[in-house]
Amino acid sequence: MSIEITFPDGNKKSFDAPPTGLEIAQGISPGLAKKAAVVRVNGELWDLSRPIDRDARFEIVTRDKPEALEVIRHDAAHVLAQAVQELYPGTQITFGPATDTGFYYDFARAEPFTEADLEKIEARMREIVKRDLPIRREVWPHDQAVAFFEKAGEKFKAEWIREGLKPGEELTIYKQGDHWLDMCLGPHLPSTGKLGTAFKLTKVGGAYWRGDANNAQLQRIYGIAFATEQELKDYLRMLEEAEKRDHRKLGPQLDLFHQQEEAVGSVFWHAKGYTLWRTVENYIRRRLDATGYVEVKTPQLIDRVLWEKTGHWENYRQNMFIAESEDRVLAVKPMNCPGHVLIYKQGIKSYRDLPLRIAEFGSCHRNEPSGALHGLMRVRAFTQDDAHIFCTPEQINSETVAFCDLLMSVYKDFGFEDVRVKFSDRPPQRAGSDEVWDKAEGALKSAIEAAGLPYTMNPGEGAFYGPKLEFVLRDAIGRDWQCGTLQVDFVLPERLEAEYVAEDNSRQRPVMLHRAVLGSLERFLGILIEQHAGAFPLWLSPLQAMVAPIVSDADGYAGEVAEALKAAGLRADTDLRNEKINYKIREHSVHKVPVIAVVGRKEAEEKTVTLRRLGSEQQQTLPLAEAVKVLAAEAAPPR
RNA sequence: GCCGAGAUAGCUCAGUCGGUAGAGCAACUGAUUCGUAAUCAGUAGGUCGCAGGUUCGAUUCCUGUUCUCGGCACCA
Repeated sequence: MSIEITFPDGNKKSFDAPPTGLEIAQGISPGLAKKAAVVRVNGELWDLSRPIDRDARFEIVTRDKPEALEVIRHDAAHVLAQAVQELYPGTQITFGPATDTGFYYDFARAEPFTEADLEKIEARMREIVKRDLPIRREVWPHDQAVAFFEKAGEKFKAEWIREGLKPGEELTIYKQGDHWLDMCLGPHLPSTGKLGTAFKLTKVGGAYWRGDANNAQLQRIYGIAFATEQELKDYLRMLEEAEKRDHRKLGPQLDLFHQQEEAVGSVFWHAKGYTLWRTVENYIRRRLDATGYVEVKTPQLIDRVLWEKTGHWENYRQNMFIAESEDRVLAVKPMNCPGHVLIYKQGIKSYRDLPLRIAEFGSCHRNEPSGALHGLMRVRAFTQDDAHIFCTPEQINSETVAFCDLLMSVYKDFGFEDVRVKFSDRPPQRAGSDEVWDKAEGALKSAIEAAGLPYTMNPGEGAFYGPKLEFVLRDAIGRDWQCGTLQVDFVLPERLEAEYVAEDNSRQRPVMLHRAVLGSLERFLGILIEQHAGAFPLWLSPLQAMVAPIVSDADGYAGEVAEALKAAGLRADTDLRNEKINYKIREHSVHKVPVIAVVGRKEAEEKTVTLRRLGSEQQQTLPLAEAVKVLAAEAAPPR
């Protein structure tokens, strides 16, 4: 039988017997064969050593390609598993995929792995790489695989095959050397030596079998892996950089906020941090004022009866804070929507009133699981830049487009240009009929298309009352943060019986769009701190200019300068301490003050100031009036 | 919530094989008036997370607990 191979450039070659990818590569050039990681056969990634038993489109995937990197990482997971089983006999293997930066593998073992174990395991991995064990693919029948893993004491693997695969189905086994194997879809590199050395084990953690908290707890070992040493180094440097920017460190260091045991999951905002907060809040308020929103404030405590109507009592009771008073059970509001519906329902609404955009800087409380709390990023008390747009079904499109415009422009003002959109559709547990969901998903889909933003699907991740768009922004060092959201809700207006009078005098249900740009103020400020590493742009900086005299003779003039800056709307202060100018410069630089205005005898005489910007050693001497004008213009918040 | 690790001065950390703790920085006081990233000297600061237990004696050993950190699960 003859096999015809078609190369990407259209050339064809015939073989008498099924050739392997490696043989074809060698036929082209030994150098190429060396660089090859896997091959693409009719669009599918195959092992280099797998005989190609059919006519096929064929392409060699070299080590430097993204698809190859995933194979490298997956190989690393298998080498990790082998190393662990060699070092710790009796440990059961489960699964270990590639991740965005490396790999992990989940193990079942009574003893916990320690940090010290990681070093040993990593050393053994390097040894296995050095052994350069051939990796071979085999196809096994279902029952043979079950029998094998059961005999080997691999209960998790056996269970997976028994319950996850059909009896007739063949499955693939990858052998690493003669003594170790794992069930795997592949593909893999031809031998462990091809993995290279650019990997590192990073942490141990818990994980649940099949990702379900009701199942056995496994131990997950994480690693990072790259195609080259340089990429590994770069990534480690990025991690270091991220650690330096950690808002949980910078927050207290820069005197922005702190957290403590007596108010777990809540934030004590200090004067500087709250200045940052107000700057952000006021900016958003101006943007909302300019785009047709009204701002309201709703009660913190609302009777459980309301939450029963909305469905929150049923769905989220265990995460709500409860208060009791005079035989009433009240819930601290976990969200603002019902309150906004109650405001909407005051008075009869006409179609002429729609769309009605009700906004609130809504303070909410949710009793998040203790293990979920994380600095400002996940708290129990937070404030959303929330709004609900009550509109007709026809208005969903235009409102979505307007919201996307607003959101993108706000993100840009904060220095985020790279924004991705995810579309989350119906979750397994939900309110409302399939018909309503069809309608809501359809409306949202056509709306986001009208907005012209590309999006990816996030199946089953919608809210219980409706599908949602999630807006994810990428920060300065490449991390992603979900912030904004837009959710279509046909359910809540129904449950709380909101209505409007249509043109034909009939009573209709409005659609409710839940939307937030920043998400939670707390979280967004945390992201801002990390984005800027605490060195905020001038308009956001809590303290914008520090006036530092060189000699005490200039103290009086320093006061004048600070007053002039404050009169122009800048946040300025003086540092009149009897310290050397070097000391003051250092201290205010460490505290990330964007502008230090130095005044000495010369400036006091000439009525000038010498400005020094954070991150630059350059000095600029300007007449006071001009300096004030320049700084005031620069410090103005975006409109 | 689950698995694992941790908690010593405001911060970063050292230390005590059981005999109530130490450094640097910060703070405070004094001297220094010095032109762009740390002036010098001195002082003060800790029921060693909290509660029990063992012990003549516990910051140290044991138990429980709270919180933090790393994962997982959760995230209206």
